Amino acid sequence: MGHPSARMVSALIAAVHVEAQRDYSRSSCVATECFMAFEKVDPKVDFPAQERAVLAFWEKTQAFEKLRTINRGKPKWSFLDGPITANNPMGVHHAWGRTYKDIYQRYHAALGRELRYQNGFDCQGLWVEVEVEKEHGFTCKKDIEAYGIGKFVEECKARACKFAAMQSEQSKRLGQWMDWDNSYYTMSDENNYGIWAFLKKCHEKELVYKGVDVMPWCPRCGTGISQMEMNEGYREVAHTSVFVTFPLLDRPGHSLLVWTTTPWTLSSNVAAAVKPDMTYVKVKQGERFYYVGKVNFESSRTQPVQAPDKSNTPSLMSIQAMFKNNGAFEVIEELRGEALVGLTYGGPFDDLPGAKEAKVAHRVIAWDAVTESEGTGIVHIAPGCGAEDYRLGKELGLPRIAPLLEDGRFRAEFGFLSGKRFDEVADDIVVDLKKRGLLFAKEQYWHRYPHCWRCKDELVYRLVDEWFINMNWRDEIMESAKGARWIPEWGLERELDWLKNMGDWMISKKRYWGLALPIWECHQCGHFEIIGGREELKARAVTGWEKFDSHSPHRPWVDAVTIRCAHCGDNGVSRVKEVGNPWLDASIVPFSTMGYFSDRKYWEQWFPAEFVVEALPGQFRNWFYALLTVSTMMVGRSPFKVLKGHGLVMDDEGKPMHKSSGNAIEFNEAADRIGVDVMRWLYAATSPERNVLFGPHHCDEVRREVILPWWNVYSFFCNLARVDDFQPHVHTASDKERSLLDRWILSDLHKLIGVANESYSRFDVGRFCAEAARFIDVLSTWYVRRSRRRFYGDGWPADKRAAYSTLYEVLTTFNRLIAPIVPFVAETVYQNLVAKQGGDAPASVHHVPFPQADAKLIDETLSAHVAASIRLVSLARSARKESNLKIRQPLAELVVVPGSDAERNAVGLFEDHFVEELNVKKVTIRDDRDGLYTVTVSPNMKTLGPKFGRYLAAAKKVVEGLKGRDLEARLARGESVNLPVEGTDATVAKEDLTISKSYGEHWAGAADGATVVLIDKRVTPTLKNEGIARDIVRNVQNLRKDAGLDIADRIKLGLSTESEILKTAIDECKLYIGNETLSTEMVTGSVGGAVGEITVEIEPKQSVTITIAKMR
RNA sequence: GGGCUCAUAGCUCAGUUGGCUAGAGCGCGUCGCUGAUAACGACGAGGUCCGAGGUUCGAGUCCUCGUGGGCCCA
Repeated sequence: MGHPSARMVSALIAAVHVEAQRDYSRSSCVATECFMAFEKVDPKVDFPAQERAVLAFWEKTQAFEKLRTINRGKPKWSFLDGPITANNPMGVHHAWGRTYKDIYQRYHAALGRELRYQNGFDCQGLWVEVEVEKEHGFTCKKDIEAYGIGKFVEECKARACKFAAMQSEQSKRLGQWMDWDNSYYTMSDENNYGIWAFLKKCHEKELVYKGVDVMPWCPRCGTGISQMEMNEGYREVAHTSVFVTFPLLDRPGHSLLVWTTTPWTLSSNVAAAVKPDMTYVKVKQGERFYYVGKVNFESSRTQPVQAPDKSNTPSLMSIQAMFKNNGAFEVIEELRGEALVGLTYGGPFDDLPGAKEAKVAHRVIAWDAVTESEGTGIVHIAPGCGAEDYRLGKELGLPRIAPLLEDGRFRAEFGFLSGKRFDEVADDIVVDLKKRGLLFAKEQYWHRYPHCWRCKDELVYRLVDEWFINMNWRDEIMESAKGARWIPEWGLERELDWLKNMGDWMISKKRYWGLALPIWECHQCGHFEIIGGREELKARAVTGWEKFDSHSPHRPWVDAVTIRCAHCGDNGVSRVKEVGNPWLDASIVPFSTMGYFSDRKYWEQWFPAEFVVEALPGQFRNWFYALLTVSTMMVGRSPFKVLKGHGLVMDDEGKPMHKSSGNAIEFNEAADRIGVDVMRWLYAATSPERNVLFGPHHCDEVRREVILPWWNVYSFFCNLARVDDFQPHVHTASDKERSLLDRWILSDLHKLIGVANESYSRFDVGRFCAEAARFIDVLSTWYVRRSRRRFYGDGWPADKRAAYSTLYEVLTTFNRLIAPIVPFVAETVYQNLVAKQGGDAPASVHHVPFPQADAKLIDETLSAHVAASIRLVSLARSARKESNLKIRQPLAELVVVPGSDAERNAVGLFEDHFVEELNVKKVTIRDDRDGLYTVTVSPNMKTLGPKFGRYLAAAKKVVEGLKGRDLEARLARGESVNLPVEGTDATVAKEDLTISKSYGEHWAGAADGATVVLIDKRVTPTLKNEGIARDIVRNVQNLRKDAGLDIADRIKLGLSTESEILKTAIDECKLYIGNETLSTEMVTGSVGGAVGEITVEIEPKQSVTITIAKMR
């Protein structure tokens, strides 16, 4: 951890004061008057601390509000925020989507568009209820009702507000610029009444109906459990499973053999299912005949799961073995399932009054889902007690028996079972079946069974009344979906697939905290109405309005209002008790929050939204679906033009983050530790379609590869500019004064500007991030490194002006390109580089228009030349490495055999750079390879062996005789070459031969493709002395640095040595050493008042003692 | 069972409309450089681009069929 950059923080605070005093009404400030020196930049920064300073700066200067003022009245860009669930603090995973939201909003603001900046909070629903219940230790609905629904609902509201406030603060910390005082809350009256209007519209088209569904139900909590909740609650338990006989009515003595793990559902049996194309057997035992699936009958059976104490798991008997236990048996017939279809049978509990309805229906039906791998191959069907049974029953029009009350006890019509809980009747049923001769076998069966994730009670499937929206108009919704652009494109396909297959939308939930469904149902005649808004309710209210009047439209207050039945005139019609599906809450938003119900003109300006972006998993059937559905009903079109989806945030190891597995990272913790710019870049740079891994390692990588190099270039520039008193408006350069490198980096910059605009406007910021990272790298390791010295001289010669103004231009422009992604570091850089320099500079980098590329500055040829020179230098470094001579040792000559025209030109254009980078005296181009190197060829026996067999020895001889660059070139092109070996015409290719170049004893070389570079290895005495001088310089520089001297400080240098070799070298290179080390005076021996001293061995046994003193 | 999606170096990932001698970073090894850089650079090792077919002058890329992971639906 670095130290806080106190200097930078105080600079920002100073900027806050300057900014606060600035009078915007008279902003024409003359450059020279306002000019201030650049702040010194500490290369070591505490980024989180710096970010907090930037936040304070924005707050003080009202930077966000100012941006809105700047863009007010300009063309609009409408963003629609998908509400975040206001139920917990944010985790880092929330930051991905929110980063995108902020990035694209900032970009469009920088293009001069007016935005709404409205954030949303999702407030209503079971998740909030659960948390409030936990706080109170409630375990079931009765607890809530005893506590008081009113108080409970108020607490839910309060919880949503509390976390909305916390999330707002966290989002600010993330850098999101939003109109935080104007966030929408799905629990608002406006939003709830909006849904009322939507539902009324559905009702006018006769799409709302009361239906039944079978759903997982927790008897203790008295509520249905959603699929997602159910997934969390599977546990491994043992149940009594039974094999039961269903006697066939028209074949006395014949029975179906049926199996179930939930004996209580036998009470509600309606049918028995077989698979028509499966093979069944008829088994004779004594005087009785049984039908059972052939494979089921023969196969051995195993427990799906083991008991926690494994030895306690009874093994399962095959069905065949069960017969064997009962005595002799015989398989007398094989038949296909379809032969059984249509037969009628006597149900197991036909005598119970509750099962009356089923009695007439018992028959064998066909069902493809029946399997050979489980049970008997004949499946007991109880449409009132199982999800699949229900669907099948619905399809075939079977009766549905619902035996259980809300608390899981049998209804009164179920005789000896009445009043008992479903999970305590297994033994009673076994006894009863046995008594009546219907029980064939029973066993303990271990399996995974759903439990309530809150109270751990076993769940049952229960038939419940719910409210639905008929989706027979799905084609219209599909048309709406097609009207939008989906990123990724397959999103549309996925959504259409969902729309095609979805069932009717169940919009009710038997809970407390949520949208009060505006359905008033008459208990006298069954007529129901949907109220479309508050005014309508007021007009229709018969009683209870006073009790409700001052409250939000929530339970329990709205429940007090009764209306008169329009059908039968009853005056006591009250609201149904259910609350609404929370996705309704989130999907009316394009209407409620954009003023559809209150200010239609405003709404028309902002609808549909240009852009929405949310996490992909789940939303196809949640928010995306609900949005499309509601909007299609309201106005017949999609509420967004572009939808972008992104993946999930995983931990460092690629595992999903869960609070329970302890790998979730809290947002605050991450922001404090790594800073949000790093986080934002990480998210922005990731391919949205795949999941991103978030962890220390990946964050470090971003900081090290992107943020730090950028910061280093910036601090390099600033600290020099400060010393030199660089003034951007004064020290300018004409195009002609710019060097090749200047023109190249500007060209590259403008290409990047093009990429930036393209990527941002296509919502593909990841592509820009990749290019931007490459640009930072090339700027830092090539442009700056190669241009360094141009900044060091005195005065303001043209080349220095060119270097300064070019780098200034690059820094300030690039800074604007990345500002939407890393708003904090960009602001810091901008404040120092631009805002402080006065002129008409906007107060914040986020007020500056986004750069646009200037095609005139783009020079592709130049780029190719630079690329070629980079390649040549890299190759030459490789050659230097071959030479075993360190780069500080100057060498006489670099020879280049260019592989392309670009390389040939590059040598001419950038000779100086080659000389400096490689520390050679000159660069020579050679086209003729003769005499530069020889090629030797040796055979690869491993591959030649199989090719030449017994001629191998001869082949080897031929190969060793081969030589020449011609062969090398042909093989390099991928050609195969015929070897003149008698008795065979096999050919050889590259992999068959080892080809090595040798460059002669004075030369070190390296080659790549057609390009060859060579370096003269001979060190003459003059070169040797220069090498020594350079070593000394380096040591002096280190000493200066260690002594804490400033770059520009002049010194007095003392060099003391006994070595003749060193003495000579120092003597010869005195001028060089003095210049490089800013020594105004050089003495032999030590200097007085030394601030640094060191003795170093420059060559083996040749030491020098260096002392330095600061001048003046 | 159906739909979508992914599979490239030990790890994390790029690879645009088919033109590739398949790249980067991390990690590893060696060397070098350093008055912008608590850094950096060069070099090296490391790949049957999941498999099998096909289209094509040419396939990591397009098509078909598999295998394995993820998500969703049933």
